Amino acid sequence: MNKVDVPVRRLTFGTLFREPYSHYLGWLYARLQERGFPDIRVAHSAVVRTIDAERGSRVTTLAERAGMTKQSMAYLVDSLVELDYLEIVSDPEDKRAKLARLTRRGRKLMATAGTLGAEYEGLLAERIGEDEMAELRHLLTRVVEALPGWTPGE
Amino acid sequence: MNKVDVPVRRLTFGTLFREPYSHYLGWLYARLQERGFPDIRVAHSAVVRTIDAERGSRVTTLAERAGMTKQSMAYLVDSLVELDYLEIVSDPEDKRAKLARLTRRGRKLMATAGTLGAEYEGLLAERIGEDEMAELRHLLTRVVEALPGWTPGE
DNA sequence: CGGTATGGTCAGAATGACTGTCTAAATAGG
DNA sequence: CCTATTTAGACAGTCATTCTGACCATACCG
Repeated sequence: MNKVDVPVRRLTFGTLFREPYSHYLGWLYARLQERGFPDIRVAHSAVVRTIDAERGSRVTTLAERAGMTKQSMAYLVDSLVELDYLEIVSDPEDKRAKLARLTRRGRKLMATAGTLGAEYEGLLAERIGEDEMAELRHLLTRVVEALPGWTPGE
Repeated sequence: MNKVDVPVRRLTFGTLFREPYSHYLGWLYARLQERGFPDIRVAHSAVVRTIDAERGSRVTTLAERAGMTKQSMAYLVDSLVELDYLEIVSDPEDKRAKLARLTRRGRKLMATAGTLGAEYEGLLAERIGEDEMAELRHLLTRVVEALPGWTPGE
């Protein structure tokens, strides 16, 4: 009954979560490179994922959302400013604060990333089937919704 | 129809892959810490995942399997030797080569990690249901099997 | 006003990955 | 047997990403 080359043993859960994610990351950043964003690295996604696309966001807010320190987030924001994806403006509501806001290039990046995500989903659907893909999306969504507050202290 | 607090918008595929994996990692390393392995870090898993548990493996082999350079793998192996999870012995089959082999403590780590993986799967099943869990495992296995050779040059 | 909280910066360190160079051992061809 | 090539690994240096700790400036509250 055993297939030729496919591993027969039960994969660990770590593998089942890690391999798809890591493959997705590799694919996405390779495509971004081809499409005019060669200087974007994986760590930058912590910013792009969490920023308010309209108003911009404070470094402190971004850090909280991404689950990292202000200093680390400030480092990432700095590098994205350097690369012309973000600009810093003063927050009208609080003179201590600054907002990191998407530039034109930053908005292009977000749009491209959105398109690529959908593209990847399509490619995966070709491989495992449309119905399976819908079911996978459904199950993973349930998993994500079930996660918060699970680990004590998270 | 919308639920109270749950995000209504369609989650991106990146999020659906990233969040479960990152939650799993956080949980696993917190449990490892409690169970007597406080010095193990995420990067070490590249070794533990790929090592031959009986014979031990060469650094070069580990690096290939984990998809990283020999130098990076050598760094990780070094630190695991320092922490008494690995020992270095000379390879009887090739006098240039050395084998990194699990110590008693290293084998305990692997056993604990295996148990914890199953434990996590159980906890997740409690949240989303046994049947859903089985289906999720099935679908993710299909995904993992569909991945290799997809990205050109991988 | 004075004290505390908040937003952000600076300095320094640790981790983990990379490239490049080098030695020593093994293997292949003559 | 001898040389040339390959292979396993070590050594040196760099870079990206994250952390801690110390700090400054502004804002808010009694």
